[in-house]
Amino acid sequence: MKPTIRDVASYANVSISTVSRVMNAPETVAEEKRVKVLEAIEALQYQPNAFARGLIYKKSDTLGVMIPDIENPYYAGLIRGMQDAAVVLGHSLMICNTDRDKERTLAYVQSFFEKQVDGIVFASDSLHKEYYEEMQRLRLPYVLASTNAPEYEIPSVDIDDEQGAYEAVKHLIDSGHRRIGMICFPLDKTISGQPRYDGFARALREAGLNKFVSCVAYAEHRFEDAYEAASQLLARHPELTAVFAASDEFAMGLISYLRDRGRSVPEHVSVIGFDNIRMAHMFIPKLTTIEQPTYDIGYRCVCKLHELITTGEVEVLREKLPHRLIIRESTRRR
Amino acid sequence: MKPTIRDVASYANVSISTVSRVMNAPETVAEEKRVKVLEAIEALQYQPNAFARGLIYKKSDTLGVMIPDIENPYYAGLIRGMQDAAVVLGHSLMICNTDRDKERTLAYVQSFFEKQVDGIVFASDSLHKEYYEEMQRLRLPYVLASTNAPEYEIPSVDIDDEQGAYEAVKHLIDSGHRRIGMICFPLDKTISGQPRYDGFARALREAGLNKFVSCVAYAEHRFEDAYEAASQLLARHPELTAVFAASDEFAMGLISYLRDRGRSVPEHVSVIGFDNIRMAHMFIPKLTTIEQPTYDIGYRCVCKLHELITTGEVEVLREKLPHRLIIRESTRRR
DNA sequence: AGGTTTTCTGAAAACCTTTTCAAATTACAT
DNA sequence: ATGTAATTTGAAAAGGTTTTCAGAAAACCT
Repeated sequence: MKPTIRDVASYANVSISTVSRVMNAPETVAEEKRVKVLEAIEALQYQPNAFARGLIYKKSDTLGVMIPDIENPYYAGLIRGMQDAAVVLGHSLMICNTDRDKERTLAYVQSFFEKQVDGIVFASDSLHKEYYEEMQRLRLPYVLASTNAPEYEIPSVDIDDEQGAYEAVKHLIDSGHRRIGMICFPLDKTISGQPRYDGFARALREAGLNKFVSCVAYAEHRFEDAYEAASQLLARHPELTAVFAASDEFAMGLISYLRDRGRSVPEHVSVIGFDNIRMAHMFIPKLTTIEQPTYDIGYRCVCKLHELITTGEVEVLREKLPHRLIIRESTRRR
Repeated sequence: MKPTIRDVASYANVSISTVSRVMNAPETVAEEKRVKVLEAIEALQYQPNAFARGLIYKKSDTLGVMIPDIENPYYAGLIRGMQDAAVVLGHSLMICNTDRDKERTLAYVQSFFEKQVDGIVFASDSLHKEYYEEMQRLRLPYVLASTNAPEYEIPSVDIDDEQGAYEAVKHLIDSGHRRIGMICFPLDKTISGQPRYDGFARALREAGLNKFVSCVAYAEHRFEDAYEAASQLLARHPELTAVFAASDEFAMGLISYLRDRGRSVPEHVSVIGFDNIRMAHMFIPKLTTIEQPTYDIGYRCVCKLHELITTGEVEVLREKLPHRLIIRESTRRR
């Protein structure tokens, strides 16, 4: 049986209060007893029971994390950043994979609540009304990572997607391209959908390329969807010399499609992605893309959640981190 | 303040014992009171406190998971499998990223222990002596995923790496290749190191290709290491027509190197990988590889840990799951 | 030495549940 | 109606810790 504070106390011939004090406020106990207790702890390999402490402190030092699709490499950096922040702030992370399924997400929230997590971070997925209402009901602190909620006052950290998309397309235009298409997320995706399309359209309009704002094909999240979308886009608009893919995975699907049709990148078509996932520089050709600071987003959003938990509020509600254009091999001057 | 069982009891005009019974053994309480209690629970949105229950049941229904490198896509499938198994068995997962750092790993073990996890799964990383001893000391149940411990009696689930590697190289030989090299993990990696090399060597010897068993370059885990290793291997052995890469990421590093040297795959050199990570079929060329059933490994190892926790032992100690050769585009007949 | 602070210590309450045990109530049999 | 068995209920203990409070011991001052 695991030793308890009682065992330590009797081993050291003191009361349990003294043992507790040695661990939580050592300066208040006399030198002599303190070393006896320390010895007893060492001898018995005592470790305090987290349930008992949780009962008193009413917190678990654990944070719940909702990941929409753990297989998507985009989340790797995010998780790593969260981990590191969690370590320095003394939290543990409980990660779960929602598959973007509402019921499943709600079930996890429920489970997190019962396990008394101190807070939750929702990554990437839109904050659906159901989620919002459930979180209100449970009164659990939470933040949004890599997404935000325009309609509610929820702390979030992400990038300026509209501006990022704008810069991506601007890069294409500055490189001499005029006939530009896009592979886009469904517009109801709060973050990756509408804003990235808006950035695309703004860059085109600014350059007087209005007729191309409708050169868009839609894909859900995965490589295969993008491959399919690419086939539709190129069938409708064979004249395109450049395409903005709303994610690196889309870019890879697109490039694979082009390759299968005997057209090469960047010789025939320039492709720019979004995210800069790790694979972006391993792919052939290496992907030109907009880098999201995923590590920092993860790191910051855990800090923010911590802030929310400890102080009850956050300094800045919607935090935007800087993105960056990375020029590699999948785009070229025309 | 969160409602407690007391609040429910007084709301329903019964004792707390009755409320508890309604939740844990409803058939023992009279219909009439039962509905009153249920109404009270609903009205107050009561949820039992996991700390208090943990104190009594001495378990948290939480499993700790050690992942060496969360950014490595290999682990994505593994985690997904674990998640799914955890859900059906009523567990939650606490995932952490060890960076293969011993101190960090030990610190996490410590933290898991304090949080009273019911068991731990170590993924992939070798079970170092320090880990083994610490786990003995803490007397926590644990299993190994995608690795095993030849020297200790620890439950594990993985594949037959030696045989997988053998089949990979056999495929190269059967396709007419004779001059075959390998990019290998350091041999002290219990699983990905020595056994995959042994499979490589066995296939070569069996085909009378003894002189090539030393055509090996070593890389740590990442793409960049493999790129570097490729340059060494090809510098020493420019005559190679095929290479067995001990992981898909190695294969990608190797192919990138070849591409940068103007040699293409599979036209000039055939490359076979190992793992079948998701990226393997997105890469250009699509990777021929040995598929590891990562999802199943994850799933099974959580089941196994559950078995170990509940019964105190496991049916089969070292479980091997089937692998499979997947032929795609990175290899061709010679 | 006597009184007053200060330092140190232990008993007990609190945190929230489950479960045992005994008491109270009901149902049943004669 | 009476005794017995079965059902239902609540009081209290247990689980392991932190913390308050009061008392004991030590230190200080005059």
